[in-house]
Amino acid sequence: MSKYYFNEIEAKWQKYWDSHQTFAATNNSEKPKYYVLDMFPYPSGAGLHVGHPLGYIASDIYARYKRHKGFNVLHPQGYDSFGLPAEQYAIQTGQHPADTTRVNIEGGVDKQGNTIAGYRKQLDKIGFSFDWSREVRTSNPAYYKWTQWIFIQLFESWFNNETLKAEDIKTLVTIFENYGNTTVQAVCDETVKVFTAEMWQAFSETKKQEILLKYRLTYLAETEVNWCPALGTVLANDEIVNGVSERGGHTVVRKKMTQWSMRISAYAERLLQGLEGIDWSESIKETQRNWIGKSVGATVSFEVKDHGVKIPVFTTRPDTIFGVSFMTLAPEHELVDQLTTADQKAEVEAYREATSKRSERERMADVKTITGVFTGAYAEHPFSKEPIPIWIGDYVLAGYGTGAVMAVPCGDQRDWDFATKFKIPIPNVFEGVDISEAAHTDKEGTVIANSDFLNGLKYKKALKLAIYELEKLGAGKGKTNYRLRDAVFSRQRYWGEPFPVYYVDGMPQMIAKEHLPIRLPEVEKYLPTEEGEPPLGRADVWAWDSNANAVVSNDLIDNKTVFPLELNTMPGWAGSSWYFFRYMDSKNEDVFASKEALDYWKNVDLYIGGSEHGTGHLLYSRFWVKFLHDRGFVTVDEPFQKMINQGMILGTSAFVNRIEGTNTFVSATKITDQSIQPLHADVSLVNTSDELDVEAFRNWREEFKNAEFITEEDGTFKVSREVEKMSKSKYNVVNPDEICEQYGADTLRMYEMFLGPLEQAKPWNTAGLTGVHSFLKKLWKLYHGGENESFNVSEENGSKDALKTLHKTIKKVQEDIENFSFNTSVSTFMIAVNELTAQKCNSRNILEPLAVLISPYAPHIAEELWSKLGKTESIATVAFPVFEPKHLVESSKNYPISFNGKMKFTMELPLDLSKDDIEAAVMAHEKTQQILDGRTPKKVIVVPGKIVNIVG
RNA sequence: GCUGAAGUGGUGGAAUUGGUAGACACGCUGGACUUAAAAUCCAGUGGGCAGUAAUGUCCGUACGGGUUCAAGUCCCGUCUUCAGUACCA
Repeated sequence: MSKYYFNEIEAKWQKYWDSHQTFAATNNSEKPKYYVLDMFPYPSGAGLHVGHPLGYIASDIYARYKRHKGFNVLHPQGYDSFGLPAEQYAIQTGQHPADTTRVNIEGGVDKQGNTIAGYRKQLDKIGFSFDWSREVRTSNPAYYKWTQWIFIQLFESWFNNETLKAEDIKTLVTIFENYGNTTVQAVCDETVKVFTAEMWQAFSETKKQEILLKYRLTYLAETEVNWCPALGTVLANDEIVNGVSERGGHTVVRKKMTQWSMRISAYAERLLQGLEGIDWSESIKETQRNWIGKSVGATVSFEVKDHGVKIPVFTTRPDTIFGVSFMTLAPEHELVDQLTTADQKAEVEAYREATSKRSERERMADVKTITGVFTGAYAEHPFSKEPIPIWIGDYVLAGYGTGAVMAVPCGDQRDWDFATKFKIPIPNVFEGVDISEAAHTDKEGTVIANSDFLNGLKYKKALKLAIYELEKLGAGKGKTNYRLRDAVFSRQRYWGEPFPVYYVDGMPQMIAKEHLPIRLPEVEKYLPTEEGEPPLGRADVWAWDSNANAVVSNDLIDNKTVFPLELNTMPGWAGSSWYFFRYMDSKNEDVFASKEALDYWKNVDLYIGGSEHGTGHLLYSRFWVKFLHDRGFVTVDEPFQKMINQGMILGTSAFVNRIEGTNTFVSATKITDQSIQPLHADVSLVNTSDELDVEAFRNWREEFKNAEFITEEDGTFKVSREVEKMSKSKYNVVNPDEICEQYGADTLRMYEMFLGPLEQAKPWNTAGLTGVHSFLKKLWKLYHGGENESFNVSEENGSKDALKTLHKTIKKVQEDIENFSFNTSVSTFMIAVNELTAQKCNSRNILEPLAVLISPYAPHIAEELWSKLGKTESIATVAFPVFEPKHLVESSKNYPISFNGKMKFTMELPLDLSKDDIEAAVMAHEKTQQILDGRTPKKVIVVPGKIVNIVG
């Protein structure tokens, strides 16, 4: 037994880790804690490709490193197992999503006869140090019991704007009983009317509940939602990209529906502020800042002449209030009908009709066309009392601010364009600025003019004074506006968490905690009902018996003791917004995680995942954590202290080039001027030299059976290559299982890291694997220099050179891991092994620490070598080697000698030489004299220990 | 348009504070071993020019300037690519 039999070694240690529970974390330990988390996967039927484990490998290296550094490491894994693909598959095949999900995770054969490896087996093959004893699946009732519980907590809470915290709804009821809602600073719907304590006490129970619903952090309300007819469900803002659904690219329309919403907007400011204290990439923070979209300014109310109504607007530039020459309302604005004069009615109606037909997408794509119509009505300027014409225009969005703007054409380009198009005057309120060609949007350094009491003031002072005067007049006040909208929380789907909600007289009632979970009912079909109700409308046993506290048959509904249950389910992000807490205590049946576990593990120290969740998962998780914090359930205020976003691994697609209109294929280098059509060929049919296995290709598809091939001279057929996203449809998917089979998991792990910087997108190229693989073989050989390549380690201490190699490797690898620069450590290991091989080093005092150094990257081979070194315990928690600088101390330096900044030759000189001595030695060198060729240098720069530069 | 990241050999990439550009690999070329292939090992490999060769020499980090004894690295401007975002008042 001498060769590097990676298959045997890897299977052996994976079994060992599993049976010894090597990576199980304990919830109490003398060691400091460290929590390393991956974004958990959605277990799709397609399985893993080599792009998926990239982040997991990086986090695994870090987790293993931290164990070597003496930390109690929590490194769990689980599945985000509710979601659309399983449901779509269920609709197509009739299989229960729970069954297909289980097969996708655990492996097996599905009802279609497809063999599925299963995520768990695929992950296990790569040798991750996950603590699987804490696994969670969001679709397990034991898990979603707590998702339902958190929903109830949100329902039972309101947001106090004075303390900027969520509080128990009971405290709000007490306030209402004593003071009504006249004094309380609470986040609520704008439709809430003022009431006194007496009025509150006189309200019916239903009325009270109706009012409270407008204050709760999750609430049921008729809102305008994004309805996707193709998916048959509503979507949240972050699930829509460019006006179409993120999944499938289907059209999305606006529709009024009664839906559950999350009052995330209450947390806008705290979500913004919280970004300051966390270590995330600037780009992701910026994405969140943009999404929250804070803008500071003022609301100004414009009185409409002869109507007795006011139009509130939001503006960031109250300093330009004297530049207002018109107002624009969104076409959907609720006052439009009321304000439009008889003369303008026809035109306004036609315009509204036309804009409502334009899809969201058209409106966005077509920014340049300026459209609008005059309503015939006039508002009054709050200061000058001048009449201001009121227009409608679709550049004003109903969903932002108040859906109306005060137009200042001299200071806003869109207003300027609108005014120019419709020949509306453009009064100039800036001193010495030309606005004949474009609006003047700069704030700094601009002085206000033609503006009564604001004349001569700069932006900041004018802003403050304008707000002050508006407030004095009662026509406006300072206001901060956020773009962030409340998140719709209902989905008309089957495969999601059911709400723990039933309805009494149309009012939602929460089911008590003791009766959770409310399990998904069985249905025949996973489609909406004929009446357009969500799939749960098909369930026969979906009613709540409030006496028996049980889900019972719909036949029993009497609306006295048995009531209908909610038919919607929760969105995909519900379960993923808190899963990181469940790992801390995943089996607890009494609480979502015990106080002890929460206090010990606190939050995630390192989170690794893709950046595509910037406005979804990462924002919702922060919101839920802040909420749980406010209500005293957790001590932390942010879920993820540090985050790294791994880049995508791209596929290298292979194309066979077919001559247009024929069944003849041309090898890539033989293409001349034929018009050719490149077709994707499966990358598994192509070897690393870009040669196609022609026979396999013929058999791949019926249509290629009789294809002709114009080959190279040597009879091979070359494909052309292109880098694209890795995807099944492009036939460029590389399966990690095959790599593990052929080269081993350690090779896969190191190669994925070797590809390039973790955060960068980079193409996969299977050919490069052999470099890393032969490195591992060389590493193996270093320990097997005995007869017949037997294991042979000497007890004699390593040479000075070997110690130097070892310690510079320790230093570099430690720095690299801490900087998440894993690609450079792989080359450092290669250099170390090359050097030690050249030195013929086989000393225990070098090879032992070397095995520990490499174990985070290539844990299987490290364990095997460690046991061969005579150790009986796993290498996993052995202390990381300590860097000793003394081994790197040099007595001399090979100085680069440059002339005018260009290196010409090098010269070995002792490091303790003085500047003058170095200069003298260099000048005395024959090459120096040769290069100078008799000239006298103007200057000689000597940087001891670095460089010598001769100028002249 | 705005925001963020990035442009280095045939390819992936290295150069952490300005100090020997191209580490480490892949690929390619030549050689050793072999009946042969695979595997393994050795040597070479940024480009141009000169030379049998050792070597010499010039050019080179997207482009154009600048600072400096010295710039892939710092400053100013331009271009390109990728990602996110978009009529946000």
